[in-house]
Amino acid sequence: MNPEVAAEVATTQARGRRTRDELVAAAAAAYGDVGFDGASLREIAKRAGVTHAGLLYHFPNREALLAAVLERRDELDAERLNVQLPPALGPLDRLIELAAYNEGNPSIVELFVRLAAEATSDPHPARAYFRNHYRLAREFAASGFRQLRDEGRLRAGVDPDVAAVGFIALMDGLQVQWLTDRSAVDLKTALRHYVEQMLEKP
Amino acid sequence: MNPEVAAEVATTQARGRRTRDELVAAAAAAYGDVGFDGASLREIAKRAGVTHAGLLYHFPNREALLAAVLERRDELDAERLNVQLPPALGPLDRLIELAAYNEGNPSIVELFVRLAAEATSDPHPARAYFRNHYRLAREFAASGFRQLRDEGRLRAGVDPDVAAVGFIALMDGLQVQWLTDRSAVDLKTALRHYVEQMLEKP
DNA sequence: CCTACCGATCGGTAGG
DNA sequence: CCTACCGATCGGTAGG
Repeated sequence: MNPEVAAEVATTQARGRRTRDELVAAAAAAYGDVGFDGASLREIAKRAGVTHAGLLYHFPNREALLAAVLERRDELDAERLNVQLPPALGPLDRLIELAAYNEGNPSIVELFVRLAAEATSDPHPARAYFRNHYRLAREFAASGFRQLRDEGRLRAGVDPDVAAVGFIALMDGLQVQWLTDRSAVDLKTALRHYVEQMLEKP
Repeated sequence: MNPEVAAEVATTQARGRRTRDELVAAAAAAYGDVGFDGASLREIAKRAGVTHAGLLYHFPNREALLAAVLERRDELDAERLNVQLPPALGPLDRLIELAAYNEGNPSIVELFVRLAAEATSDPHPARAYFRNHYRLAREFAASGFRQLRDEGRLRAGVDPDVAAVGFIALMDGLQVQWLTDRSAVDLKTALRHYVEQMLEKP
């Protein structure tokens, strides 16, 4: 292959990757607006500037696109949780900061709330993803409560694992109420209030 | 109208009411399985033993059926919360008992989780219902925390309104995790743990 | 990547 | 309540 042809292949592949990324972003936005069940390939493709057959050139079927969206979301979450926050912050503070960040991005919150609800049905393609996601989230929160216990700050009678299940559930449930009525709920206040009540006074 | 004709009309109306009730129950079950967006009139009608055009004889359109389902759910909830429990129980204990009861009826939990998530999108026909539902639920829980405060049992620094938002959010979030992985969550334990941490030791 | 198509299914209506 | 139909939309495929 001569250099000119090689360069042409490279730019063609780069354009392909860009289209693929745009399709993933468009799908995430569409799932957030109307859910996975409600978002058609035609609607997603139109948002990315291609036909729905063009979408299926990049992803073999509907489920493969969903898998790519969830993968991308995990990448972004990991970046936000581990990289973009001060290293001194504990797990619980990191989760609270993530919730506060999401308050500025309702479409991300909608994406997660809608997909999690749809995935509770048995044969849903995202069910395994969410089971694993919740397991990891609970473990992350539990590590935060264990850390507090080891520092002698946890209130007597508080079980780190039960408190962790509650913390993750609280995040989810607050998001639903917040989406339904933005003025009725303040995510950060409610999450901090929860953590404070799990602590020994001072 | 002679007596025989009157009796005939009465039984015809009774059969109509029975079919209507069966359609509402079938719709509730279908929404629980696949959500409002996923449940077709043909599927709901088949579960009730009529055609989808027969369904539309009883309900003018798709939204009217949804409204009837939500109305019926409120009736059943009110009955369970106010009638079927010991009169001495406070609001929070009543809500915990309701959650425990629902553990035996996953389809009811799915109905609520799926519809609440779908209704977060702006023009959804159930959006107003859920905004009002959450408002009432928060007020009911807040009355429970205020009651505890008046008895001198609430922990210093606990805000009854913030605690109430958290309690309702916790119920919802626990249900999502529980539906996703039944073995990972115990609703009653988590809810009791939450209320206990809002109390002064003894 | 597109045009053009497939069978299937949707909510709703006409007419009885 | 049903039969029979309507226009619209769906996910996916053929062929280029």
